[in-house]
Amino acid sequence: MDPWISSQPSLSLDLRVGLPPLSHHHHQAPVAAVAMVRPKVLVEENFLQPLKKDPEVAALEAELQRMGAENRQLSEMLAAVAAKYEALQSQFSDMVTASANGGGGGAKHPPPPRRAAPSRRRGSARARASTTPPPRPPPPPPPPTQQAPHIHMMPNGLAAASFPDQTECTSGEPCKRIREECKPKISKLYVHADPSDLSLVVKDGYQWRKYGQKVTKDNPCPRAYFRCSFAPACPVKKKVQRSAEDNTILVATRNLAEQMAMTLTRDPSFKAALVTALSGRILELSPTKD
DNA sequence: CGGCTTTGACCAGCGC
DNA sequence: GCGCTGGTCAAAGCCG
Repeated sequence: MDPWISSQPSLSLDLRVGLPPLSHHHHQAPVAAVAMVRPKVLVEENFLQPLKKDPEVAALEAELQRMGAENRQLSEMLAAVAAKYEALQSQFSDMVTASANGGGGGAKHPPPPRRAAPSRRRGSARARASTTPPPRPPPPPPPPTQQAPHIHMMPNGLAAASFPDQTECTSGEPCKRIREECKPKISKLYVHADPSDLSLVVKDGYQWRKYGQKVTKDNPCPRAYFRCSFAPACPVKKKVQRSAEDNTILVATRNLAEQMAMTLTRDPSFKAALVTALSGRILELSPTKD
């Protein structure tokens, strides 16, 4: 709930856009619900009523009220989605745990990574690419805490597994390269897909541009390479390949995506810019706009 | 016309 | 050093 809106004096004009009625006729409504929904400061509304309002002000107040109601509705929807998400995540974690403990109790997905060791990855700098500046290095990842993947459900029904340590960084192994390869935070996404659909497109909400496809040794299905097309300098990439065990499952390996998202959401200036852009867009789309 | 996909070529890391 | 392999480039073609 937007604290700014809730802190505003009551501007209730009894607009009920997309909301259930505020139960002025509360013959069946539970008392507690009525107490929660009914605005507290109706006196102020009466106080404002005798004033001759500027039509423009009235329109703005109406718009504000409408947006407040919409905000409330969206908040309720968000809460419901979040609750459902938590339940699904818990259920999925239980399934994964049971599958890992039981040693193949029939659960078919998500399949385990074929190899614990990472693919051979070389440095991003290419001799040929000397004309263009290299992408900014990723921010330092959090210290590795566990080897097991952290699997979580996505709101759109996808299953994701984060691998804080994609490589076997055993303690005491004096391998600088291995430590280098431990740096990128890679997450895996398992998507159920129609086997007849030959495209390797995973609708995960991001904007990708395919830049390559390759048949790899360990999988007869080709692997597609995507990079983020949201911004030209965005370093986020992903690989998508059908699972060798179950070709109805697409495995998307995403590099830096979560990190970038986290970095952005923690950036106050980004938040401010986002709020500005969104509020401007909302006003732009407002039906009461002249 | 701009953005995207396709696809063969190229490059570099790694194992032998 | 050589071959294999994964990752990337870039030209060509397609599409809205």
